[in-house]
Amino acid sequence: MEDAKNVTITDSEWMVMRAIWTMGHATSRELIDAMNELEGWSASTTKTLLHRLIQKQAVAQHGGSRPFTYKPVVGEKESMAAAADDLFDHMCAMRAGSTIAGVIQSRELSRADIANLQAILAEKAKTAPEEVQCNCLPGDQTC
Amino acid sequence: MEDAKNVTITDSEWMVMRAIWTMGHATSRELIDAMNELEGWSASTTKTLLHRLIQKQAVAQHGGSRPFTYKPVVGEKESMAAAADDLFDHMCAMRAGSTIAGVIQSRELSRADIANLQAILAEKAKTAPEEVQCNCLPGDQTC
DNA sequence: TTATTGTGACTACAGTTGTAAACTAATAAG
DNA sequence: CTTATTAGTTTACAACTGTAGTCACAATAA
Repeated sequence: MEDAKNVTITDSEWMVMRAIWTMGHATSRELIDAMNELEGWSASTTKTLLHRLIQKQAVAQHGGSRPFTYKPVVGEKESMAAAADDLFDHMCAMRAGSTIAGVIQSRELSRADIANLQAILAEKAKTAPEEVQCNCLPGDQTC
Repeated sequence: MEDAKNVTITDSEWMVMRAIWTMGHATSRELIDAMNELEGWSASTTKTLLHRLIQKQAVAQHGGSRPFTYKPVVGEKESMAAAADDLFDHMCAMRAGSTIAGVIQSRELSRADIANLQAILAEKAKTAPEEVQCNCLPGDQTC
């Protein structure tokens, strides 16, 4: 099967993806306008980004006739999860907890989000280890 | 005052920072060896990265004589928080909750970490809004 | 004091990213 | 049909990254 996953979406591309995800599907005109308003980008810039996203198979062109429609191929949730995992993979495992704490504190979360997180944590508490090891260097250290 | 903050640390540089943070301070030899073992990098690569980190003022050279000692200028916690914030800033605010949920599920957390997160959530629940708005496009949408 | 070596500084170079102009092909207007 | 307009494709180009070689100088051994 084709491997449409696993491609890195850059920061600017991410902006375009957000628009496409939110709109569900869009024409290049709609995207160009949105990106111009949001980021002040020229039409060319949005076109280029859209193109790169198509090459990366993060977005697909639909409708045979000329004003094509663009739709996301990769899901927003999955992409965000991948990006977040990628970030935490580069950090010391020992520090993940406090980093997550910081994120939670600085973000707006709905009641439902919070309830969900609480449920997950309650479950996770059952099997949580006393300590998490630092994995920054070969050999056990504590950073 | 000098602005030592606010510089972007790239992925490879991050690896070096992790080593320095964990060691507390290190000579280039120690770092070169660690990076060689961890990532298989040549000595030159580590030297270059170290240099770039010095230029970015993320690391400082200490001790006047030749085998210098390198120490972190930016803290690990702050850097991680900045990186995480940066990531979430590029995502739809509406999706932050589920992304955090994914991260929590996929990471190892200590009992203390979990207790801390629970405390933060309990506090946050008091003032949590019913809904978080999507901030991907101008004008309210729901993505 | 000179030869050797470890360490730091400078140079290199291809690939990626951000940003956009120019060109071409399709469609709509006259 | 010819022209003007729009949408899509190619090309551009500087800055940044990942990766590493080479050069110069300080420290040490002979």
